[in-house]
Amino acid sequence: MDTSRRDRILDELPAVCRACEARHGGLCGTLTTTQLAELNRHSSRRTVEAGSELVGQGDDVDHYSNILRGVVKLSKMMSDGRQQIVGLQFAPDFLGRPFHPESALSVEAATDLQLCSFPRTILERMIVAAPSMERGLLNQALKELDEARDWMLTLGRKNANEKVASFLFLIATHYDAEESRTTVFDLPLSRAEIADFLGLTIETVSRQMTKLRKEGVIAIENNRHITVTNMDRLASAAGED
Amino acid sequence: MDTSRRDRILDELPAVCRACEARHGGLCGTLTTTQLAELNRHSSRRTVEAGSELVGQGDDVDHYSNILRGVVKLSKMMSDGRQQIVGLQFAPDFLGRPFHPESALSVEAATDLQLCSFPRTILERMIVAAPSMERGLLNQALKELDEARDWMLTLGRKNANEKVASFLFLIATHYDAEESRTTVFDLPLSRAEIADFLGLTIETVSRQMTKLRKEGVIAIENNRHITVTNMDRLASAAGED
DNA sequence: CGAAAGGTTGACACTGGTCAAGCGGTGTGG
DNA sequence: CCACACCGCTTGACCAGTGTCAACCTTTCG
Repeated sequence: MDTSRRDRILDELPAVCRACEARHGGLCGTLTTTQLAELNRHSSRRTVEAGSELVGQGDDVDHYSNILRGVVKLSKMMSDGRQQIVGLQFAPDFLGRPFHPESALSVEAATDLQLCSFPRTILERMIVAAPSMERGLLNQALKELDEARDWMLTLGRKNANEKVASFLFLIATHYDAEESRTTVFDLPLSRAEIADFLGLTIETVSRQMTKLRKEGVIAIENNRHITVTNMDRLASAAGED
Repeated sequence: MDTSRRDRILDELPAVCRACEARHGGLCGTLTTTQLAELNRHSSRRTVEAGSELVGQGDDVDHYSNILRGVVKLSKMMSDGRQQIVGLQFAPDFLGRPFHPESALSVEAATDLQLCSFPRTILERMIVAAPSMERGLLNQALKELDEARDWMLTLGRKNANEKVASFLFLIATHYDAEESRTTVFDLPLSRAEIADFLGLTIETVSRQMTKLRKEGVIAIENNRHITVTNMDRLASAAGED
C-alpha cells in the first residue's frame, strides 16, 4: 500500500476507507474522520484463504481486524476432539476482543476473507483515548450475545429438522434481509461445519437437507448452492415464531 | 487498591454502599465515590420472591438492578412452549441492558432475591456522562458472552451425563471457587429448571443425578442439598479439559 | 484417468424422550 | 391430630430420533 499518499490525506477520510464496505458498520461506524485516519495509518488489508486458522484456542492475540468480505467461524473444541461452532461473523463485523490477550476460541476463515487489520496495541490505545469506540464494542458484544442466546435455544430445544432449517434461515436472512419469497445463496460452511454448528452429525444434516429438498422448501445444486423456494415454509420449519 | 486510598474513599461512601457486597464487583466496582453517591441517591433496595418474573419476553424495561443476593435465570421460550434457560446470574452481577428498552428474554427470580434497583433514565444519563461505566458494562457483556459460548459447547456436544455433571460443576465452582475436594451447596434450580438449562427432560436429569449419586460422586439430601464428595471426578464427568 | 475429498443413503444400535406409576414431604381441612 | 391432596421428584417400560458404521455416489484436482 502507498504510505506517502496516505500520510497526505491524514485529516480527511482516507481513500481506502471511503470505498470501504465496513465504513458505516462495525467499529469504524463509530469513529470520527480524524479517528478513522489515525486508525487507517496503522491498518493493513490482507486476504486469507478459506480454512486457515487466524487464532487458535489459547493463542496470544496480536492483531484485531474488520471483516471486509467473507465469513469467519468461532469454535470451541473439547480435549477428545468434539467441536462446537459458537459463532459466525460476517462483514462488516469486528474481529477480536480488546484487553484480552488470550483467545478462548479458535478463529477460522470459513470462506476466503478480506480483512482490514490493526495491531493490538494501536487499537487499545485508541480505545482509551476515544470512549465512543467503547460504545461500538459494547454494541458488537451485545449483538453477539443475542445471537449466542438465540442459538442456545436452537441447540437445546429444537430437533434435527428444525435445526437445519434454522441454519438455512439464518444464512438466507443474512444474505437477503428482505425475506423475499425466494432467496439464492452459497452456503459458507461444509456439511461437517454445519454439523458442528448445530450439534449434529454430518449424516443427520445431509438427511434433513434432503428432506427439505424433497418437500420443495429448498433446491440444492453442487452441494453448496441453495435456492430457498419458499421462505415462509422455511421459517416455520425452523420453528420461528 | 492500596489500603490508605481505600480508607479515604470509605469515608465518603454512602453508608448503604459501604456494607454492600456488590460494592467492588459488577457495575459499582467501576464507579468513583462521587458517581456511587449520585447513583445511590436514586437507587432503592428491594426483595423479590423466588419464582416471580422480573421482566417478560418482549416487555418494556424501566429499571436496572444489581443482584445483591440470590440467583436470576434468563430464559427464552418458543411459541409452542418449549423453553431454554440461556443464562444464570449471581450476585454481584448487573441486571439489564442499557439503551435497549425492550427485553428479548424473560428474567425470573430463581431463588429469593435482594436487588438494588435504579430507574432506566438515571443510569443511562450517568453512562453518557461517565465513560468508565461503559467499560464496566462491556466487561459484563463479554463475561456473559463467554459463559453463553461455553454453554453452547455443553448443549451441542455433551451427552446427558456430561450435561448434568457440567451443571453441578458450574454451581459448585460458583459457590466455592477454591475447588476444594468436597463442596456443599443448595441447588438454586428445580429439576424442571435444570432440564430447561441443559436441553433435557426432568426424567433424564433425575436419572443422571441418581447415577452420579450411585457412583459416589455426589450425595443428595432433600432434593436440593448437594454434597460433591469428589470434585475431580465431577470435573472429569463434566468433560472439563 | 485415477485418487481423494465431500456428500448421500441405508441398516442398525443406542441414547434420551414419552407415558405412566409410585414415593415422600408439606400444607390444609375436618 | 389424622386423612387427604398436592407437588416435586424418582423409577420403570417402551419407543422415536439421532448416532454409528459402511457402502456408494459426485465433484474436484493432480
